[in-house]
Amino acid sequence: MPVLTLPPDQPFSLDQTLGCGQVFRWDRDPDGTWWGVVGSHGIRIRQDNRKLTFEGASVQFIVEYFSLDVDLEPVISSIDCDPFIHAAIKKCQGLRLIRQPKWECLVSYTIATNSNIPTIRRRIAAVSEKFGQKIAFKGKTFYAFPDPGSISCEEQGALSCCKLGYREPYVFRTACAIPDRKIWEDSMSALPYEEARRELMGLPGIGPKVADCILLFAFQKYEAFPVDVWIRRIMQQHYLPGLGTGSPLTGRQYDTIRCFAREHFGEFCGYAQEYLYAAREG
DNA sequence: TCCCAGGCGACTG
DNA sequence: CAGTCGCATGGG
Repeated sequence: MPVLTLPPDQPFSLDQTLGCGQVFRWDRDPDGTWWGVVGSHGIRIRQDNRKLTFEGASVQFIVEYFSLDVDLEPVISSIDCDPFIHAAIKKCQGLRLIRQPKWECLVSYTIATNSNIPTIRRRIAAVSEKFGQKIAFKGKTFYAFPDPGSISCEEQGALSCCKLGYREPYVFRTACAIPDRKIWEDSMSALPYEEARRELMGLPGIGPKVADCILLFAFQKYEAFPVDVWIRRIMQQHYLPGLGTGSPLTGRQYDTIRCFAREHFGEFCGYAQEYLYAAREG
């Protein structure tokens, strides 16, 4: 069984990283072992202090997926610029942003709108079971997340069993708009943040918030700062009290928060966002 | 039963 | 343009 020993100067918490809500396809055993599916891999992994023990993927795959090649200390130092974020960082020590599969991340956050995390997890599992390839691993059954063609080649109604609600046509139309996953991923990866953002927002069901999630979680655009209802609440209470706590977030308010965060936390404000989100109350 | 959730697009003024 | 509202679904 492959073992990876983390250097003492590289903070990492498997529980924080997999449990903070950035990914939806991992489950934790009571004994601390995590089971998940990434791409075509079923993976089992656990952490004992500085030691990671895993099966189902290579060392290189694990290092890249969990961003263990990122020197986290300078990133944390750069965002650690006020008492509130400081407390969040302390509470969630070892949290790293995962490098998520891009197409799966796009669909996941498209069907996450106006939903809670248990519901999102159920929807993604349903899409995978319906359209994805079966993976047998250690006596368990997983399903790979389907490529766009596996969805667009079906009738649109095939998605209805996944209970995506009004998001169903968004997923189907986006799958049709991206005939080749790899070509799309490579061309998007080549774009800078603002351009990639405009590109994503041209797809159905992808607005500012979903685009920022995809850019942060799948394209490593650390200057992205997704603003959901939780982040909005935190930013209003602790950073922008003048914004007013009125109901739905307008586009202008979104940009105010996003630009403030970019200025205040700096080029890795996306990391700050994830610590704030993970440390949220409720 | 009600309000809420990792919001968006269509529709107004 | 900027603000308002309907939306499917499930959790608490």
